Amino acid sequence: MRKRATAKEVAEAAGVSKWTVIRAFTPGASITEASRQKVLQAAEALNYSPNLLARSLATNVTHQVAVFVDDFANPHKLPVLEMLTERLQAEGLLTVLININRHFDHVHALINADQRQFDAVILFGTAFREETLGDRRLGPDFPPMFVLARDSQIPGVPAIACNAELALSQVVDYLFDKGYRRPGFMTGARTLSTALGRRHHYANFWRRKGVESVIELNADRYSADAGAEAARAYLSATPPPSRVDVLMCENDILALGAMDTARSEFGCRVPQDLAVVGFDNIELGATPTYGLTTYEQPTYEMINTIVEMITGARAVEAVTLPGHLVPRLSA
Amino acid sequence: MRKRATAKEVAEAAGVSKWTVIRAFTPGASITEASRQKVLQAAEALNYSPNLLARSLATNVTHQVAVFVDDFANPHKLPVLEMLTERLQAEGLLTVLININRHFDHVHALINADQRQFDAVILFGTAFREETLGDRRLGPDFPPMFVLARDSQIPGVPAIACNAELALSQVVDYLFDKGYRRPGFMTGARTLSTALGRRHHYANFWRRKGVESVIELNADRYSADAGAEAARAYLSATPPPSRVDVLMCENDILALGAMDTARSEFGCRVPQDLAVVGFDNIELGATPTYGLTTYEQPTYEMINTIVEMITGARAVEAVTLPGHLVPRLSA
DNA sequence: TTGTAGGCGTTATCAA
DNA sequence: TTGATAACGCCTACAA
Repeated sequence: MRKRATAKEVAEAAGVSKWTVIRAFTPGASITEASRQKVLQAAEALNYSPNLLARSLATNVTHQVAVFVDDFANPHKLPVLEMLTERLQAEGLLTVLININRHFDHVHALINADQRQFDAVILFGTAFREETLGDRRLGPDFPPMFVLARDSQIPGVPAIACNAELALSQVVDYLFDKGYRRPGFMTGARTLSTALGRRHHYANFWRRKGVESVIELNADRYSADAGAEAARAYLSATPPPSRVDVLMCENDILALGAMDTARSEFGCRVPQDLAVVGFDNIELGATPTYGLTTYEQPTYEMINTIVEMITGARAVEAVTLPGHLVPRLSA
Repeated sequence: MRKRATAKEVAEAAGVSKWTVIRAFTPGASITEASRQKVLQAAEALNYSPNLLARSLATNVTHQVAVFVDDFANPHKLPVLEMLTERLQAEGLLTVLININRHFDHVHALINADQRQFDAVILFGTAFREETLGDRRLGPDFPPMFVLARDSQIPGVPAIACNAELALSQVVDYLFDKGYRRPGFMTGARTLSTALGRRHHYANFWRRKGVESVIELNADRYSADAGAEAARAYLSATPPPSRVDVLMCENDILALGAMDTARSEFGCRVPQDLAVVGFDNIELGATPTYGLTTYEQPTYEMINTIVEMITGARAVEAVTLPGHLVPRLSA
């Protein structure tokens, strides 16, 4: 197994010192065009390119960003990952996708991110409580962290997210104008602060409209299955006259599951018997089958904001951005 | 900004040499329990952990695997990515997710993977023609490459995929037994060899059943939208009596789009007027709304096979694995 | 078991 | 502009 050519080898082949080779590969270094060409030719012949590992060790910059994800059931993650990787790559940054699960938890992943000297860590839709760290400290040498599409409970770790208060006020205004008066809300994971936040704002704005009670349904995770199950439990326990007239779900995938069950198992017409609202605007919600009314987060703006913070083009601070309502037929 | 503690600093604090520190962090190194404890205490106090970058430079092993993806429209990618990252992480390998697009092509990504010394490169659902490399060589020092869930056109790069011939024979047997006789096939991207392969086998097995003609529809990419559009074009150009009675789509997301359009825009009952079959078995296909008959690839086995090859637990060679038919109501 | 040299391939800095 | 010395933090190999 032949090894990669090194700057030293190229130097010998080109008859210069290895530092001249380095300069030929350093944009804006002072080197004559003659030496530069000599080096580039030798490099080409030896198939040389700089070893980024060694460079990172010397510069303390890896150009790698870790992205933590702990929920792969929501199809919405995929287009966001696409945008995120593309935007990062445009800045010369690669994405290390880290699957947070019970075998590989946040602490484990954070230590790893530290040891590998990632330039930044993005908690995408994930968050952990500070206590989880135990007595382990995240030193000042630690990669900067950001929370994407969630609020942050960790002091010093800014969240870049959709403005939930604005979002839910828009949703409730819309629903109220449409004439709905008996609202329900389905959460995915009961403990998540984002869930609590959305539910809280939802209930709050209904209250301002004079509607005091919001029925709460709980799915235990974020998937169509879980949404279906939660809807089934509610609908089979509640006779039609006392049912909610509009069900907002914490995200689209729950909403699709709920809508499926309501229609096929309980014969509900949507939106006449039960209106449904989601959150995220996933592709399948737009199909004529579902026609899901939903709320779209400003995904690109959020990603762009984080990337600018990572590259230093922008001050690091928590930011919430406005999204927009996507009205369709389901509500 | 304080820097990370180094082995040398820990050594001074513990009153040993830095090599002893290294040994304390090397499983199976010869070191007395006493020194070991001394070192670990000092390390704890200084919040030390080995710098993986430096280790990689010295050992030529990064424990990072690049995964190339060029199609984020198919929701099926997500559960596969979940499994893949989990399985890799279980082996101590991190996943670098690389978005192949027109701003960042295969060659670019491969050079990068080489420079960063990734332990392996997985082409997930992506492939490129060897000519794309131009005169650039992939030296023997280059990270081993694997093609996942696709066939490989590159000599020396093994494909680990579902057995397409078996899959389509099972599908056609099933459809024939159900009484269908006028088959259609919808491809996503016309140029892809996988598409050609599936279509080829599909047509082939129908021929063996005595059905000579398979109508071909073409979507220009893999998304519900594209599937809907292709279906729309076909259905509006073809009066009911001359339409196919069963439409197999190259993957589920196309199938869902096609089914939506057939039902809502052309009033087709599925499967009575038009039966639909997909490929992948994505979560939403299982909902009562779609009830999509589909074919499930042996995802876990494929992933496991690749990971074993990467870790050296298994000989490197092309492998095709059997999947299984998932019959539902749509066909 | 422990300490010592030398090397991994780059970058930073200074001298020529 | 170019060459040289030192450093990045670790590992391998060898000697004590």
